[in-house]
Amino acid sequence: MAQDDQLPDLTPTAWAILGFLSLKAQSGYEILRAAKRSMEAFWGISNGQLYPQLHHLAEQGLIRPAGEAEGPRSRQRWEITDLGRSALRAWLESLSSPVQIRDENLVKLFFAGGGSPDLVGRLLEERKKIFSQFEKVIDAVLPGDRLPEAEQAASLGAPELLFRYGKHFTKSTMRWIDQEESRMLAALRKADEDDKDKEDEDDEERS
Amino acid sequence: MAQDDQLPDLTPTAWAILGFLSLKAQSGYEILRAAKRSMEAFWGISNGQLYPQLHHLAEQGLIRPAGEAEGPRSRQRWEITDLGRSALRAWLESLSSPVQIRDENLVKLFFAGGGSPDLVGRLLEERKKIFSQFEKVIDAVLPGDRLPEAEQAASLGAPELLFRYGKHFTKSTMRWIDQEESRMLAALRKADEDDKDKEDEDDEERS
DNA sequence: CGCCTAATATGTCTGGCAGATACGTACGTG
DNA sequence: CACGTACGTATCTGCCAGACATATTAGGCG
Repeated sequence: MAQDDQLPDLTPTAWAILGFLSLKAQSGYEILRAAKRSMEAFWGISNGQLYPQLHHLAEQGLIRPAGEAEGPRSRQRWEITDLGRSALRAWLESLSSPVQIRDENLVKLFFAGGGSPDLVGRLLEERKKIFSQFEKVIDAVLPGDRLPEAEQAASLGAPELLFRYGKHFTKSTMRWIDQEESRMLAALRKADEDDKDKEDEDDEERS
Repeated sequence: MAQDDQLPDLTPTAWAILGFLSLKAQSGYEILRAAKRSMEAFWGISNGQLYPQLHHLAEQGLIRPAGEAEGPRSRQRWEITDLGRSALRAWLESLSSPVQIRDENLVKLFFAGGGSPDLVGRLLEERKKIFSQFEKVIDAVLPGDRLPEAEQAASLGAPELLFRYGKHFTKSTMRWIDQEESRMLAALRKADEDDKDKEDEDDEERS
């Protein structure tokens, strides 16, 4: 990618928030819901980050309040400024931070080597559950290709791309789990045969 | 997975540290290197976390100093206690936290929809670079299947499993990128044809 | 109509965590 | 012997998620 046109020093989360405001003026809560729906799987936004970052973006002049706390509840809508829009464009061209993964299940698999094959099997089962859950999150992204078309129009093209990546990713992981399970079964079968070779015959029926 | 046998409330990072000490008694620095070599891609351990967590684990009685700050430099070796070993076993059976991903490149792809197809193309190129880098990290895990055999013996089985997952994961992502690039090319070709249909003929050579 | 619950909406607080920085020791090489 | 590099422990700053704290309001129900 290209270089920083002295783009403001924001956190990726702040850029994402700015991105959502570039689609349409909206409140923090709406951003939260949109982020949860569309990109929770690859970049979570928590309210603990959202509200401080909104004020920070406003301080930088990248967004501004749209109307004074209108609406029924005390909700505050925000809109992106021209400055914000050009900063966002510059960010899109800048280098991305490396992908980070935190996968406790894999850590366990790493240390399960010394334990029983049973344990590894249970961990692979858990992994299957984790990723079928993950897939549900992905599927919720386009809950039938029919969002309220106002929002639909605003964010076309790329969301489908993310959706396809999510599907690709989960399917691929599921495939890997199956492979590892077969590999384990094969190893166990082989160990069994070796046992039989050694014992030659001993008992032929058990439980 | 099973339930918590009232296992101590530690962070996954602390459990990972305990895991490394279950393989062999070693110093913080050695853990750091081992973690970097073997599981950096899926669970990073930073020195900012390591040293406080070591002392925390010692307070809980899960590890203890092995000898008094021996060695040439002021390095302190640690060893796991019986309590630590049984806690570790319980952790391996406990539920894992969901997989977390932080992928700024994907966030950009999400918002690049409104921009030019060029931008999307550049982001996919960047993604390719990110994952070929990622693959290098993975390949460094087993730098030729010949580690100093003392360490080798201690952690057999599972590291290879992680290695295979890493390879599977990167290859799968690369494949997705290629698919998206072809998809884009196809869409552009189609748009070109549509243009030609509309203009029918206009100019046939341009810069 | 009044009660309750759930969704809306904005915020704060705590603690996990990475990366930078600091400090100091030992080793190899020119 | 000077310098750079690897070893080794530790702290500080800021990002971040998740829990918690408050209001407000819409809708269901008796």
